[in-house]
Amino acid sequence: MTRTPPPEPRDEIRVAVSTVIFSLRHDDAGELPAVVLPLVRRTRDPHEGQWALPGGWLDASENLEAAASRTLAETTALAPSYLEQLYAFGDVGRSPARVVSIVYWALVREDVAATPLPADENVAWFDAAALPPLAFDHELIVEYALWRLRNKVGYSRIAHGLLPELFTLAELREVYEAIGGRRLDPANFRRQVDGSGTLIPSDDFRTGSHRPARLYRYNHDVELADRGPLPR
Amino acid sequence: MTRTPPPEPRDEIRVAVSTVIFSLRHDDAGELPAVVLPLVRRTRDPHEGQWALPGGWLDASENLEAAASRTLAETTALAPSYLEQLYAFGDVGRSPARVVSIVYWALVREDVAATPLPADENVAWFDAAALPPLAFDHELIVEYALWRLRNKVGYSRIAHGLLPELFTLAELREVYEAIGGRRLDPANFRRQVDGSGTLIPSDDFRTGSHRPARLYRYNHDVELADRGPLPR
DNA sequence: TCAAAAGTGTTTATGGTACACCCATGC
DNA sequence: GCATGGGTGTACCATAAACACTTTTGA
Repeated sequence: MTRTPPPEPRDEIRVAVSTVIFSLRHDDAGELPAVVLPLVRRTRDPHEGQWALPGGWLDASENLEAAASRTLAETTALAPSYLEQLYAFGDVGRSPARVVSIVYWALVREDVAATPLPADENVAWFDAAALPPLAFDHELIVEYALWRLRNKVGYSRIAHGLLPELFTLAELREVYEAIGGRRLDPANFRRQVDGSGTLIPSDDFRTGSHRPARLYRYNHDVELADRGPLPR
Repeated sequence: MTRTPPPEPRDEIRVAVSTVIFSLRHDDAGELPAVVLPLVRRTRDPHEGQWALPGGWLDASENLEAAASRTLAETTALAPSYLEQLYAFGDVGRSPARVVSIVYWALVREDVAATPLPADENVAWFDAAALPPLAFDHELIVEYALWRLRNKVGYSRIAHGLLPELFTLAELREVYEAIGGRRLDPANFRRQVDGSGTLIPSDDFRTGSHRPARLYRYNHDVELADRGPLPR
């Protein structure tokens, strides 16, 4: 890209793509759902046996985002509802070989995440608040992705990426509460979201407990927040 | 980084590092300063003769940020007062060869930027609002970097990266005005910044015109906003 | 003494938060 | 009926914007 001659292939800088995938899991009724993410167990050195982020090598003929989707599908069989580049990690010492990892982060709806993972003991969901030791610098990466998730949910409307097509305001609020780690006032939450024009009320209601709650869908007309410089 | 075998070097994905460097330039007195950035003219194909962002190939033995600093110094002899990773660009078609560019963005103080560039007709400063056609996808990159600059100046305290050690509130305000593209109320600006605790008043004043203005310095105790997941 | 920039005070609008209250349904 | 979550109304508080005003210098 510049005026110096290109490096010979023997420089051996390799490019990998990994993804931090977030979803929610309701375990204890009455409690806030937990933020969970899938990890894969490494079956070879380095760090054999340790848990790591799903990912793989970048193929010379595919774009970065395509590589993230592909490796994510190969290792976890998941299709994300939101995918955004997180950061490029390339410190010299982060792996025995010189690897630059382009890391993405993604959201998966809870009902999608609930479908069983591949019959593979080497893929599993973990509570983001109780992760095992991770390979490479993946703990740092997950920590940063969590920071970004919490940050972005504050100023954008990505929370619906964790919900099905139709959802109640209480369910949407629960997503914000789970990510933010604190309860929100239902009254104020309602006003804020329907003042923002991001939700379209449907004519259906969720019944089953007490007063039925109106179901909403996300208004795709309002632009999702910044997903990077790429054309959308 | 994963369970598939590493690719052979003949895959030929190369990693470059480029930097979008911002500074300010006062041209017309009374007018807002312009946002300017240095470009280098390409001396070889592809895109020979076109202007491009300063950068170079990533060396196998250096970190990404170090490579950004190095290539930036080699091509422009500039030392930035702020440096942060912007985005990884890696689309297949963005260059004849497969190149993944880790792009950084940087701030340079105006007095530093005023020192003459290397005696090289192939490096020059341009007004960000009137750029020539750029090589590769560098126009997209600059556009995104400008968006990030404007965004970040709104919620962080990086503006001082464009100013010398001591500066008046009017000078600091001018930075915000130049980046934001609109005038700000001096009274409200004053209250906002000294309410934030980011400035330390000095005992010196800038004289020369009318009533002298107190000089301030930046308070390095208050943490700069997010520069990424790396330890600082 | 006047122009111009530094710096202060005050009013108003706005958005978030807390919380009291009513509504509709399952049990 | 009554408990519970859905949904509305309203007062309060902090912050931002607008702008009148005073202070201090150079010319």
